[in-house]
Amino acid sequence: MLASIRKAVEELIAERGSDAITVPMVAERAGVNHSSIYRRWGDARTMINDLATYRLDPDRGLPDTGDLRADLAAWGQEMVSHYSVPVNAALLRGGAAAAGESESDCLRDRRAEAAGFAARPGSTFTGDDVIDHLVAPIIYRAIFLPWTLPDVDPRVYVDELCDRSDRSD
Amino acid sequence: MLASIRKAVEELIAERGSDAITVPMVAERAGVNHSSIYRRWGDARTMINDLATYRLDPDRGLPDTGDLRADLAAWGQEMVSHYSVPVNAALLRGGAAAAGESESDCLRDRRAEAAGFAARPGSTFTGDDVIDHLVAPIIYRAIFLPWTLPDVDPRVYVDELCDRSDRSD
DNA sequence: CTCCTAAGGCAAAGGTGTGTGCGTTAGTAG
DNA sequence: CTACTAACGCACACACCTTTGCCTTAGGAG
Repeated sequence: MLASIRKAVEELIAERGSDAITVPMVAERAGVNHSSIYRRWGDARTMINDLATYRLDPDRGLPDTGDLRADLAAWGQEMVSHYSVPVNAALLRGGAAAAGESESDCLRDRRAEAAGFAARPGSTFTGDDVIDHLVAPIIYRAIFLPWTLPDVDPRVYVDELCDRSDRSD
Repeated sequence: MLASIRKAVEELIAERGSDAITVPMVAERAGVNHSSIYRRWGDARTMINDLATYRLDPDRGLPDTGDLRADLAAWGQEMVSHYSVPVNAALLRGGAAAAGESESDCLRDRRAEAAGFAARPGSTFTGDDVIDHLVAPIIYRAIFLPWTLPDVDPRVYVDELCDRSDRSD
């Protein structure tokens, strides 16, 4: 039951994006009555956000081996792998559409984590530098060029982030 | 008439995003009958995309002074200025939501232009490098951190793009 | 075994967006 | 001045999503 609904939501998100989903659509594909879904979640957006445990867990712990470059690369690779799954990429696009003035966007956790890396000993960069040089290229590709994402090697970005002449004060 | 509709669409896009817009909404705010809108455009998405002369014109011509760095910086600054306007940023988010497998995304022109810069004499980078180091940070901020966009100085990105040790073969 | 509760299916009602036929008006050509 | 065309408003019909009341069923407690 719940499994069939989850499957239907995943399929529809991957097919049509997270915005073009309606409750009756999910209900029909899952083989359940739409009233069951309305009772359980109230509306489509709530349902999607609830079934979307796909988001990276903010409490998952970050790599910390003492090797800053390796840790950053592992962190980047985690993002690449995560958004290589079509459902997660579609969900990210939904988050992009909802982003705006407020900072309640789906990537706030990533920004905090970037700042955390920048605060480690041996860092020659700021949190914003991590965003610009490591997060942005990955997210950009995940949203607009998803088929190029598996080819990304975060280590290249990390090396460029660490080795760049630090003219930016 | 058309001006009032355009104004209504811009306001609503800035307020609620490009996805939560319906024809009756626009009609009421513009003080016109919804049937006029349906006749003119057919549906909301077509209307928005048509009124979106907001998109950077692909035929606008690119800066070409012979100074590659200056040209790239001017090109980047053009994007920054463009997406500093809330309506254009909201439209970009709408495009992000619609992006996916197909390459019919709203940034394809930008990708082609990036490749154009990479093909100029004196270039030490590829089109993808331009995307990763110049376009991605700007677009990322435009979508998720719009309030940081006016602080961006594309020249910093351009310098880092050109000066990086070209380990990426 | 009986009762109770939770969950789901069914069906009807209400609300909203969408689409279209018809009359009216404005602007223009003859 | 008249005739024609194009654009707009009005009103209605349609379709879809949303919500709710009622019934049936499944599972556990007494």
